[in-house]
Amino acid sequence: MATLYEHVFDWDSYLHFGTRQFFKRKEAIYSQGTCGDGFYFLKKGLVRIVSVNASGKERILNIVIPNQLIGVQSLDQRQHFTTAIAVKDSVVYHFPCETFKTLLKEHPKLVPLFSRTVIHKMKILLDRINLDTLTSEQKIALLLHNICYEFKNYEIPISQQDIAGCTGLTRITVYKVLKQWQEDGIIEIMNRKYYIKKPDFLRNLVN
Amino acid sequence: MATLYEHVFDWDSYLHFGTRQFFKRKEAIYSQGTCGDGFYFLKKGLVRIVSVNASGKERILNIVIPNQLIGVQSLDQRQHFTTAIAVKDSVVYHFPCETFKTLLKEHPKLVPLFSRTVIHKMKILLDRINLDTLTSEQKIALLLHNICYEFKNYEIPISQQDIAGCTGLTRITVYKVLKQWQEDGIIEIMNRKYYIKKPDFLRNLVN
DNA sequence: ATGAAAGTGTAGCCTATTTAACATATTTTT
DNA sequence: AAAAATATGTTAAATAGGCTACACTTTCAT
Repeated sequence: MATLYEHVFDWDSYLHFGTRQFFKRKEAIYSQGTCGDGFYFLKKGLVRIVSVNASGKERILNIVIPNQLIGVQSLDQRQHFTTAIAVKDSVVYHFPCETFKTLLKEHPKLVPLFSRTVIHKMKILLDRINLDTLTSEQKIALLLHNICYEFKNYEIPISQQDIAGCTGLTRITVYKVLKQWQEDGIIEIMNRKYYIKKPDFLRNLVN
Repeated sequence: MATLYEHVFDWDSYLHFGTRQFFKRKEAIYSQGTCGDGFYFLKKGLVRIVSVNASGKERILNIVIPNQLIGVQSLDQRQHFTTAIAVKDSVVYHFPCETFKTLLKEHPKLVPLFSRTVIHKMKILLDRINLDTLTSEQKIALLLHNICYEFKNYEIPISQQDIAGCTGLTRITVYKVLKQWQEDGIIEIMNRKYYIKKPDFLRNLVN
């Protein structure tokens, strides 16, 4: 789920230690199950983090906007347990394990920066867990609300299917809720784009 | 959820840098919303990590057994976003931020150890997220299976209500499934303790 | 430019869970 | 040892959300 990013993590001064890489839309930056080496910093673009569970169902875990780390889970060179796919053409900086270890030694300030970033990721995952105690209306409300906050406007840049993938609901349920909200004037649908008219309604739903 | 701990994290040689603390059963080690300083290492006992979402519902996130870190989320001295409660009388070692920073400088080997531990925590959270694409039977099966694996026997040390709290199901649903399994001879219920008779059945359910 | 692929609109049925309600059993507190 | 607080057993009713099915649009690839 796209979640509120309160803090910007200032990695800029360390970027030149990493390797710059370009990924085209729909290209995978890394894939679940493959072994990783280190992590990536998203400089530009948009990346979707998904995870496939044992029964083969896919869930969107997070939509990452620039200035965030991705793939931290394989810092220890184990298997990635998620897949990262570029939603737009993206620019990332790759930091292999060894590079990062050296960096840490020379720049102790990186330690708190890194741990803050990782902890933030944990918070995102936790938010996802709490999501499933909510009703479907609440799930969607929370999601849209967060997305707006994050992208800083009231235009929703993701599709019905994405909302389904993010919340774990079916597309049909998402459609039903959205349609109801449209009738109630809470959102406006114009050629398949959604605009939030009454953000307060969403906020109240979630509390 | 109680999740499989494949690796033991060897913190023993660093414990004497932390402060030993004792917690009685039902006592909180830290509470959601309060500000934390550093993290804890669970030496002895059993700790339950819970999280309360916006609508006030409580979820059990994890049952921590000894030799694990807890409360890592407030390494950066921000608010805890979970609560840790001792299920049995427990012994923990507390590492405040400053202590840990100093430690890191002097013992660079701690960096990979620490990040492995944290990444492992993320994996646990992710497993929890994937849990909710499953049917209720599968959820319970996975939970029981993991608990057995972890505690290394086929006696289930948690209550129906705990199972409900862990899976996000209602107690009634849990009761129904358990009753059905009892009739099918998959588990045995003896004065409110559950014993798994056919572990393979559970394993197959989850795949 | 055109066919294929992906996304959306909509209806109806169906069942797995939730909610509510209450009795009973067990554990904890004083 | 009694009272209070928790946990469990059980049923019945209400419903939310899932699955199926299909027509229609829009977007993408070549």
